[in-house]
Amino acid sequence: MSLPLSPPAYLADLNPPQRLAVETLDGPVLVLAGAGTGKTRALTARLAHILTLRRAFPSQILAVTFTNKAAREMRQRLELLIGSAVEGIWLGTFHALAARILRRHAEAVGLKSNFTILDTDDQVRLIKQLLQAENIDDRRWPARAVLGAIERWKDRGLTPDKVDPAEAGDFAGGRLAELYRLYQARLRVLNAADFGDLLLHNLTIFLEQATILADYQRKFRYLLVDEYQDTNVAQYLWLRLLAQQHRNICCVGDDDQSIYGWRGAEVGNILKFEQDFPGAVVIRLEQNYRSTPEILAASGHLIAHNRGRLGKTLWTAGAAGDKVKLKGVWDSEEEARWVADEIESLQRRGTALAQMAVLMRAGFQTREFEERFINLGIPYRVIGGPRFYERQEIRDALAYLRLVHQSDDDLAFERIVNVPRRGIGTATLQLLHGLGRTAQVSLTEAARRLVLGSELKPAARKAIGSLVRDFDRWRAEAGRLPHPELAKIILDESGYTAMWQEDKSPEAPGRLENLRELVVAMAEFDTLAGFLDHVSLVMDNAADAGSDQVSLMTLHGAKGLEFDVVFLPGWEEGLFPHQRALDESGEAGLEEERRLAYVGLTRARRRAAISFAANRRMYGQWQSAIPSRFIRELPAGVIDADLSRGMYGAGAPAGRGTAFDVETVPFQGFRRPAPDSAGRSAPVEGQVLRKAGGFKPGDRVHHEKFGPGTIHAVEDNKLSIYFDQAGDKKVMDSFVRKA
DNA sequence: AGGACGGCGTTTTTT
DNA sequence: ACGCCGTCCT
Repeated sequence: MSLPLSPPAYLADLNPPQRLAVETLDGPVLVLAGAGTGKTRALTARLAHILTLRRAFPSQILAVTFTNKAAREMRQRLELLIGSAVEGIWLGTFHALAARILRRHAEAVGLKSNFTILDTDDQVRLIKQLLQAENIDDRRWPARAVLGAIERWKDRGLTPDKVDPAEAGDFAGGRLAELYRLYQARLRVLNAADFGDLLLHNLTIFLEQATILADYQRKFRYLLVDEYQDTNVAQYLWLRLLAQQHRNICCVGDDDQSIYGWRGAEVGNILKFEQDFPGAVVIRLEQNYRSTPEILAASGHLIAHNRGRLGKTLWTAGAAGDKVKLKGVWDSEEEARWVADEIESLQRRGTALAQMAVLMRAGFQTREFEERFINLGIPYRVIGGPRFYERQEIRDALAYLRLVHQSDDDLAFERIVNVPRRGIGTATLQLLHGLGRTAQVSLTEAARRLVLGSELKPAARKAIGSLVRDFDRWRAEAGRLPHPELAKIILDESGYTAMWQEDKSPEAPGRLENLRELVVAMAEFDTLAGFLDHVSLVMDNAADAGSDQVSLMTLHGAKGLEFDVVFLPGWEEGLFPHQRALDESGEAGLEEERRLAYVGLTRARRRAAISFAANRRMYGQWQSAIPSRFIRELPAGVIDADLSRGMYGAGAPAGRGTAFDVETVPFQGFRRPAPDSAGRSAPVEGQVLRKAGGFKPGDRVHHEKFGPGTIHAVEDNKLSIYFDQAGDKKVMDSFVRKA
């Protein structure tokens, strides 16, 4: 095939670095894509380029994302670029792709191909059972915490045999690692895998079965990874193994937007990309197409206070806009009132509600905004509620289907054995468990055997017997009937539908509606297995777009989104940065909080408004608060501060008093935050407040050798500067000039 | 089997 | 302050 004379459409309108990111096909490439720099565009163009040049068949391309939403978007945009041929690409989330591989080689890790993928609820229940069996007090050592530890190990690619038992400390009497081993053993018996296992089992297979690994290494000529800064160690190892043969791996990410360290993400992966993949080309996308210069300046200066960044300086060709608003208020109620008023005023001036968002640190903050919005009749939506498949009735229905599909799934069995009520109580269940354990069989099989014996009371025996027969019948029908049909039959014959029909509670009709929806959703899948995989791995909140509503969500939830107007409430010490982040992770925690602030600010296209309250209700009590240190890290020049109402005046509690003097530049006038609960003063303090030689934190400077950078701390005449290219250095003030 | 009561935790969340 | 979960009692 000959190339067209003019560049193909997908290359048109790309800026030079974007184009480089598209056309640098050979070898490892790291694309550092700042917020709003056209990352997805470059990424999809790159895929289109590979396909157009016929460098690989679609089936030889692996494109990995974190969320289903991102995967969907990439697929759609790729279809727009090249029309068809998107079919064979291995495009999906880490977990979906790993599951696909694992289904093919399940036996290599002792699973059957139809293994069940457990969700968090199942995991917790399983661990509770283990704790009980091991006589470990699950109030002192909550199942959630055990699960958390196990997940962190899995994030790091550690199977039970690789765990250092000492690492667990004296948690659960030093038996945490043992619990991990037991948990894994139990999963195998249940023919089940949790999310972490999908990756972890892949690693085991790759490392133990050289030929399988070699097949995939040969197969995947091009790898593409989105949001690389969010990868954990297991994902990193997975990618590295797969990329070894062709070495054409392109990772896209932004170290400044790494906000998932607490769930195992390793910023280190992106920071050390060049060491991990020698000869890597690093491309920076720095031209921002989203935000005003003011928003970029504010966010850029803020993030410059982090150390160990790869360094990027976003710029825009766009015209100046409004300054970033900064509003101090007396309490969180006034904050909600102010935000609501601003929203109404903006709406009157023509901004759609759907183009406005309130982004907060923690979920509980939404309440006051909701109350206010309801009062004023401002339509809003809260993003990040419970999901469809987390609802009780959906999980019950799925348990029936899971059990039909995979009879070893004891968790599903337990869930529905007495739902609807069949008179099967704890005593019967104990018998089942006992037999299951001694005979090493599943609960389904134990039930089958118990019905033949005489240990059961007649009533229980009848109930169990009929349930066993029902499942046998459903399993037989599974092969013959279309599965939506099968689902309907199961829900009817089991009495599950009837159970909700007879239920008088106000939720019952909605639940029945959800069940109908579930059956409809099934029709889109060829097989029951395909549907179950979809539910576990792919199904997510369908964003009900369309109506004009303000979005309320957490900062985490806002990543990847953009709005014309963004409100950022609650910028107070203790809330943001959150005290627990500081307590648990110290300086690293603070930096992740700062990145969160950066993510929040960079969501805004036209306007951003930061607010903080002097008083906030927390845990039912009014607590006084002081402005977040992040506020002082904003550059005064692009901030429009409205602190005039004196909320830190007369009404403020003695001792904290007037926390700043409105006559001075507010972010430098603040007193240092009070020591935290551990009695420590926040480390950034002192440094930031001191000034020397006319230099102050936040200043942009230029160094002969290191180039441009941003001062983050000043000590006498020694400056700590984050250089855009060279990273963090301490230099004497005489070696730099103001940029 | 279902309600009442007490105790605890209360940052962020995807798959 | 509040809500959720688990237990215990009727």
